[in-house]
Amino acid sequence: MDAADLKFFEAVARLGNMSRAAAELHTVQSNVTARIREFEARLGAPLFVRHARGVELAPAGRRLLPHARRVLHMLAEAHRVARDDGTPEGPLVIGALETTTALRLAPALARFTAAYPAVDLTVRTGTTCELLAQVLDNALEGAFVCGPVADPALEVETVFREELAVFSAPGLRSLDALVALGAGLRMIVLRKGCSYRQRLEDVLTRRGVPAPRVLEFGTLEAILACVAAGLGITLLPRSLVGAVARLGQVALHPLPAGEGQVETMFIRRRDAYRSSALASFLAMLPRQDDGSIRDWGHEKPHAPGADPLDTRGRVRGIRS
Amino acid sequence: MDAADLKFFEAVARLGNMSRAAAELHTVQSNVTARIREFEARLGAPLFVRHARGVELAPAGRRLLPHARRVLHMLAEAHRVARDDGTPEGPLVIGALETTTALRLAPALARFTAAYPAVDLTVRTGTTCELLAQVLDNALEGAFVCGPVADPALEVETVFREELAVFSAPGLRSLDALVALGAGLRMIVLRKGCSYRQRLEDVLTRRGVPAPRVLEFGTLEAILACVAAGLGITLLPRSLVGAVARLGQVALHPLPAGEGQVETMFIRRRDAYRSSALASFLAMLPRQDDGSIRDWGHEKPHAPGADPLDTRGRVRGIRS
DNA sequence: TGGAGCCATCGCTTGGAGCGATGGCCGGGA
DNA sequence: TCCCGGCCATCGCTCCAAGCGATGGCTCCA
Repeated sequence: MDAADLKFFEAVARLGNMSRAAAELHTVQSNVTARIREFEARLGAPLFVRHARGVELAPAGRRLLPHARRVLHMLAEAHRVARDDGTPEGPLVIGALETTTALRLAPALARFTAAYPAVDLTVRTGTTCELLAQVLDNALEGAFVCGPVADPALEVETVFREELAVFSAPGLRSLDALVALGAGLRMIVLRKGCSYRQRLEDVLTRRGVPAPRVLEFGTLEAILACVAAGLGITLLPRSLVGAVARLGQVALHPLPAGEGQVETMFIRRRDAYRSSALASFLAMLPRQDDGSIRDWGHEKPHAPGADPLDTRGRVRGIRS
Repeated sequence: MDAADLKFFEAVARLGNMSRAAAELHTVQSNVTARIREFEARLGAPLFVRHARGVELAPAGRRLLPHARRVLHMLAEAHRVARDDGTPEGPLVIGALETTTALRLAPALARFTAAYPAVDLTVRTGTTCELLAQVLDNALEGAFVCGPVADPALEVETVFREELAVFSAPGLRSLDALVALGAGLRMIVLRKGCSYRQRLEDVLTRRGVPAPRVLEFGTLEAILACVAAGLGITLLPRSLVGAVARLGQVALHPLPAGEGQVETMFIRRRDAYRSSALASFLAMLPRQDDGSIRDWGHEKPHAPGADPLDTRGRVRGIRS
């Protein structure tokens, strides 16, 4: 049982084809065939069943595959661990919600890339569900997701608390006015699995409104544009209006304390290696050490009235 | 990064000496030296610092070692998984408390080895603490320990409930009489880390007796012999008297319900492979599906009066 | 029925793992 | 102080098996 054997095995299993695996492994087909057969002989069990259009996993191969993947991943990890002398460098791939990226990460990212140019940072956005799966699959070193998360394999740390608000066209003066629209409401969401979608449904349900129809857009800008145009409502972090351009064209309806709080957690696999690059990235995040939300994601939070959101709320007099 | 490299590395790190590692790996010293140097070159960091009396781990090596061990373990596991087609065979190494082995496992072991002769079963006995460490270290596939156990890396399942009792020389008629002895008491325990020891201390403390001195013996037989000889008292599962030979020579003092209950749990690493051998072993265990203890570990529990323990308790009239 | 797309097999080449011998270094004991 | 023992590094050599290219055989599908 050799690492190279497992690499050959994994490639063949994934591609279902020895010839293609040979190409991927930069070798020739006869070599792949020979090594797989040799491997099977040493193992004492066939890993593949051969047929005219390629190969298929045999029972033993099906059992082996997940273990092979884990071993290969851990080998790569061991390599990185040995090289990692504490100075952040190399690739760092993390995930985040679209809103978190826009709201909290953007300034940190700029500072981080400036401070650690040797790190190749990648931020992949997705829904909580997608990111969770990718972290568990070791495709991401960690991710910022919408809590709560309860998986014993994951280390979970609350890093931000957001206050959510319902966004609507400017003409609507209060949440109650929205509720009065009833079935005429439309929810505008970022993606299918977006965690805010369920939240919004809950908010409406609690107010006696049945789950409305859904519009889906790919970017926050598009969503806010549609909200401004009166196509529907959305639920987003309240402080987001400070970070996007649609200010003044949407109305914001805060939610009561219990309903509108959402926590952003950073999750990572407990058993995965915590690279120096990741450690330094997390160290650079702006933390909120108490539960209250004083900083709404802007650089100068203590100037009263400077927060466009706060002003807006008061001027319009919108309170739910 | 090859599995063979890691095996060489691990052996050298463990033995602190390339020549001895060469002997263990059935090769020559020059070969070990060359491969380690080659490995370091590929890695780009020195793994060892050489000195006159051998080698020592360098920082990179210290970081790599635990990962190397994990990878090597997982490789071996992958091998077993691929071979394991569902018919129990090969080595099965589990741990258990001495008392659990004597009391619960012995009959199951006999049946198991008869039913699955292809399995090489090893039962290592130790204290809860020792067994826990060995399970976490992957030295055991699982172990029967004294609960409660709270480690997120472990899967815990309650398999037996025992009723504990204090054992003393026959002359002592009740727990209160024992307590009256005060500082003259001696605890006889199986091993230093034995989980019953703390229990017994608690029992005595609650009755106002300070922690007495301790005698330690290697076998249950020796302990009961000493108890019979009046050297001291011990705390053991009540049903144990049915399984050992000292019957009639010791007095048994049951404990009140809250104090005398102890649960035996089977623990195993969540992330470890659950072999067919282990699965079939666990399936063969006599389960107690409700909390009450009807079966005291004997094969015919429902014959009243046939239980020597029960008889004994009544004849002697010992009740705490 | 022929061809495309597979995998298996064979003979050949060659890189590198492993071997044995030797050298150099260091520390402890005479 | 010197020598010896124990250790790692290096070198030249052998040889195995990984890898290559060519070929053959099989099974679908057009």
